[in-house]
Amino acid sequence: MAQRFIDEIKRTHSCGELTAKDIGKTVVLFGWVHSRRDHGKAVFIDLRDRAGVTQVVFEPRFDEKAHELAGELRLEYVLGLRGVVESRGGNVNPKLPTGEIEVHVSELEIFNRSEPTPLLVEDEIDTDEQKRLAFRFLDLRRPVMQKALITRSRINQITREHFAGSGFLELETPFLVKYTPGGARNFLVPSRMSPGKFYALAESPQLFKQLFMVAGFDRYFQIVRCFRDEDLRLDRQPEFTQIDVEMSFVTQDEVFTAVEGLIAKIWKELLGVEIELPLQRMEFDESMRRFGNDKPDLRFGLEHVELTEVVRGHDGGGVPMLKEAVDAKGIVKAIRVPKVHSLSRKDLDELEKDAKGMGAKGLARAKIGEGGEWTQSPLAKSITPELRGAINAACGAEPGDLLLFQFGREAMVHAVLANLRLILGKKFGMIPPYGSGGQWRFLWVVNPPLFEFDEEAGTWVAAHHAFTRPHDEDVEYLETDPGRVKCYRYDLVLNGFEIGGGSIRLHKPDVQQRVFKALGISPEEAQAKFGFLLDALKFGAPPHGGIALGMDRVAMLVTGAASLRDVVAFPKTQKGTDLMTGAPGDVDDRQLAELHVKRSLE
RNA sequence: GGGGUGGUAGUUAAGCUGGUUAUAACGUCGGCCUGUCACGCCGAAGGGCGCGGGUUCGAGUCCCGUCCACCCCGCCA
Repeated sequence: MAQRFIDEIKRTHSCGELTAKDIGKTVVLFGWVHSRRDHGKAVFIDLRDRAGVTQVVFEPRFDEKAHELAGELRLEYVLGLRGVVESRGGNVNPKLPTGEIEVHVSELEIFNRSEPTPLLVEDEIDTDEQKRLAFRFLDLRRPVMQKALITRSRINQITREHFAGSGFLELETPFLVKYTPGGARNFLVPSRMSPGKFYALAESPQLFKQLFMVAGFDRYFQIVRCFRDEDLRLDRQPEFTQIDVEMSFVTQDEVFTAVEGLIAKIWKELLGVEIELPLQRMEFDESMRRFGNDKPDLRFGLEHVELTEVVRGHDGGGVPMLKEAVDAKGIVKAIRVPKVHSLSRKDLDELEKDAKGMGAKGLARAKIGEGGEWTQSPLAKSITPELRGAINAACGAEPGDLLLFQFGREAMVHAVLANLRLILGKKFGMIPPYGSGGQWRFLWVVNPPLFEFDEEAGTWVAAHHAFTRPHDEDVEYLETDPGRVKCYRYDLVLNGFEIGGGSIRLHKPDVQQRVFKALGISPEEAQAKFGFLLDALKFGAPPHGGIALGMDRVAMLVTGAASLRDVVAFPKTQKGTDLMTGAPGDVDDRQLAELHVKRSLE
């Protein structure tokens, strides 16, 4: 049997589009009850769909049956209705785009009723995230979430327009791949047809997109899901989406240009913001020196001050801890907190606790006195006036300022001070709020070292993937001084988030062999692990390079979302579970037997 | 693996230094209401405080353990 609405009466408008120009029209709206105001003889309902909210009114004089039924309406009931668009006269609601009009309802159908919802479908409700995730289908009804996902959809569309419009092919790569070592932990998928063997879920299409270049496709892009079995953060989900790009016969600058064009379009269309191109660039070394990491948030200062040479020049300046640090090839750095930002003893104790949580031994500090002397400092007694003066000068310290020090292993000092800088920036309110203008600080971080020294293993390891092209002028140091070799690797950073990264690839087999050698990887081992790519390089691989953008992170920043979870329709919790479906879940023994897998849990 | 924050009616929260029947708002239920848009008014139901131990005459309130969520370090580009 045909139902009156849907089958016979079709929707004419969304709930977000009716304005004064539609007055007099008979319209059909479908949507959810967003709120109700029942005055007995007049019932006002705000009807919501993804386009917006429209006030509809039920009165006996419009239709008695509809008015009677309207008394039963509750939040989140799903309705179909027909009525006439009328002016609100003197009762305009300026908060709504549709606030000039209302619909006087002559016919109503309740498609479905709703139990009281476990969370309110409203933007400003600060609901426990546990509940939001468990009832994600309701959470996703909230207008902010709908806007976020609509924005995300637009980013995908703009990406396709941008790349397809400049000669890129959208090609797909497999998710079920062979495990290759290095990088992130992979999710593993047991093979039914190959007993005892496993696929890995691709952590990125990296090797495949390079093979596309070898195959001659020249310019490739893909909006692709990637999988990494690593711990989650607010900007990390185990499955996430990359805008993956690879190009042949290009320089680093040409890769940048392709990406910058996309970034500019996204910001222009979705935020109305003109991004000035080309984007700022910074050497990796400079980023480490000034900010202690390779993804600096440039929206505020509190930069690190490098003091290692100063301290060494004074041979520790009478402070045993400083002397030990520089003698052991450690570094010394400080952050100057200007006088205007006061930190209580309690604040400092908390900061010290944070620092210790990140591997610091403590948090030495010094308050600068009127004559440049140090107070409230464990270093004050032993330090020589000469070193103290030199440090003050290096930091540009004024009376009333506070210096916070770290010294010791370089990696530790950087990690601690980089995080301390962020903590202080937030604490002092130095980070501009979303939407305040001038807050989009993009940055290319370029030319990092090809290798980093693994102190535990006592060997050089690839800082990135092992197919990154070293700078030509550094190739001669591959064997003699690996730490000095820089490479064509680049990260795109926005406001402290890494939103993209890539490299120009090594396409020459001989240099590749030398890189493997420097990494202590034998030819046999290399062949076993990356054989198919090495083979490919032998058969006329073009020079190529590319980048991958973290699409979810871009969406998060564009929408001003507080977490990646707010731009992912169905995200995982920090433990990687799905509170709505219960994934990961149990499977029965027969399924496992078929896969030749046994549980080792009790 | 480690550090931190939180878990109280359907929802969001309050509950100070442990003390009679655990508060409020929204929602829900019943009644009234023709201009509301945080509608209003009258009335009602609804939880025993994540879970398990313990201390105590007495525990949301203190202690221990545990689970879950979130933030961070490690890990991850």
